[in-house]
Amino acid sequence: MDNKEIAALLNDIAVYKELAGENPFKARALYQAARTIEMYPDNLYDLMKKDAFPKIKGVGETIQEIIREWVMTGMSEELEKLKEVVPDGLIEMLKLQGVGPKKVKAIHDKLGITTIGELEYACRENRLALLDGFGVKSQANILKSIEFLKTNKGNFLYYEARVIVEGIFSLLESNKSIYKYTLAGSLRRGKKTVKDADILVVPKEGVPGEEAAGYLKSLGEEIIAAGPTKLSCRINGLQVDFRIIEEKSYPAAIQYFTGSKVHNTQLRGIAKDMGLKLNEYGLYRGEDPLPLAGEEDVYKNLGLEYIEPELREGDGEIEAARDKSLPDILEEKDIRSMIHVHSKYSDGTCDIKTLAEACIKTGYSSLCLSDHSKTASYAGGLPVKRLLEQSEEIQRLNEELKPFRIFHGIESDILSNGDLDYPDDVLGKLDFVIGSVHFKLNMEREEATTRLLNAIKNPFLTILGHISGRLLLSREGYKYDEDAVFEALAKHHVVLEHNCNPYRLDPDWEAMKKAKRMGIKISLGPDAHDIAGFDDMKFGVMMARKAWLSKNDVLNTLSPEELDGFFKDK
DNA sequence: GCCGTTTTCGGCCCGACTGTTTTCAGTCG
Repeated sequence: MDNKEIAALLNDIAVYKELAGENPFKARALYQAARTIEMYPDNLYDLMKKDAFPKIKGVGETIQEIIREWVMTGMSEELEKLKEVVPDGLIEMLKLQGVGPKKVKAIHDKLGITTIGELEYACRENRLALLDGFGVKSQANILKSIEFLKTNKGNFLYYEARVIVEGIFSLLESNKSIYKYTLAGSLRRGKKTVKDADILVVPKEGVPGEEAAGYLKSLGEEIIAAGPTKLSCRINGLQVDFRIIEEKSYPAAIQYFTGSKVHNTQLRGIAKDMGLKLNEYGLYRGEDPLPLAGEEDVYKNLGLEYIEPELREGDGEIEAARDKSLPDILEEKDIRSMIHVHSKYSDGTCDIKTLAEACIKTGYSSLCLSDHSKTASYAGGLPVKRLLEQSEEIQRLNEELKPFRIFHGIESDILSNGDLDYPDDVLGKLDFVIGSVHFKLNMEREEATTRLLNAIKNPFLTILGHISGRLLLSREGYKYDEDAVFEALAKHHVVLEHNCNPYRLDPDWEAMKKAKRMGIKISLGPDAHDIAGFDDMKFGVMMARKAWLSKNDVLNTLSPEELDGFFKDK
């Protein structure tokens, strides 16, 4: 059990309390406590078991008691009681646009509705419109939102949303009423999936805001909300929130609309403590705005180091910025090796030389090639004979392409029992081994954990590949005991891969951040099957930045000589 | 539900927009 699970419990209780109509500040306190506990460095489950629960700001007697009960008995009476009053279906209803706890409660209390399905039916029968506080418009909006939720759950992959946004930018570029525009929100922070895109727009001098707003409105296939400074619409299915701002409030606005909400809340709290007020228009002492040349000045004026957008998740970055202890986070230019690439030998589309030359052209100094192993027959996995042929070709190329270096590895299937896919004498001939689970993805947590632990114990394993097997928004990964697996990685000096494919981005940045704390090295793996796949490295760098990783934490930043040493030491 | 040396009770971040209302509550970010 880990802190994440305790946090999830407190979050659940908070949601149920909101829906039960309790004092919203109680729910807020629980949310706050959940967040603090999630980022707490030590395992609070174990500490509670030992009756050594530490003093944590925001976690008082009542919440400690909830945790104690849950740790000792595996349940929470508080939550059970709430569940009796609040049906599960109501939680789902909160996902509907324009529907919050108060409205859900009204829908439930007055119409006896407990699921989204029933709500949809009630809307079609026009019963919602007759309810106090609701009307024809809210009924129509709720129906629309149910429809939307049913089709794509309202989520987009980071890169899908980026493609839509780039399309919008090319339109804004050529519009005469717009002076500048920029990306904010969760996309700027580099979240792996997003619900919307936030775009700031500054109209040209002398152009009234309404004119720019009118143009932006014409881009939407559906308008969700439209005012003089804010426009929400749907473009190619993605919700896009435009904010029309004046140039003078740009520094405060870009900070404000980049978020996250939690980050901004903390920031405004600091401003308040200093006798200042922070909003999207500026930083004020009384009525007087402090001069801000850029976003950096917002932080500077609050006594903080500049915080990169990827770090603004309310996960300790503000405390670190105050102590001047923020890490020097990874940049794309730090990457020197392309690790986890497939060639024509298995299911890639390029020959090895083409891949190597593309790496050289990009400025990389080495390529770590890893085709599929023999069990992955569907992907052209290599029998031993082919593997040895490949080895010869790589030796030839290494002579030819000096000082560039190709390392010969394999992406070995991790078999059901945790064994790797070749005997030791074959594995021993390779420079490195990535172990990945490709089949039997539906194991129970315990079995999956044992499988991973066995693989990690194998002295030939260098890197553990796409750890959970998940595909974002389409396939949930299998569950495993993260603490146990990470402890084993640290103990056996096995590198944890962050798979950079935008459909995977596996594991999450939160897990990588924890891995770093435990002394585990991270390898960014584009899992490329052609040269275009090299581009996915940028998603990995983005996630590494979110995880607070520095150059020293990432295998891909090593020179060929250093990598050679690293593989040999293993 | 939590917190505090200006507080042990009364606050808890802030503003825009919508829809249902005759002045504002609820939602959102």
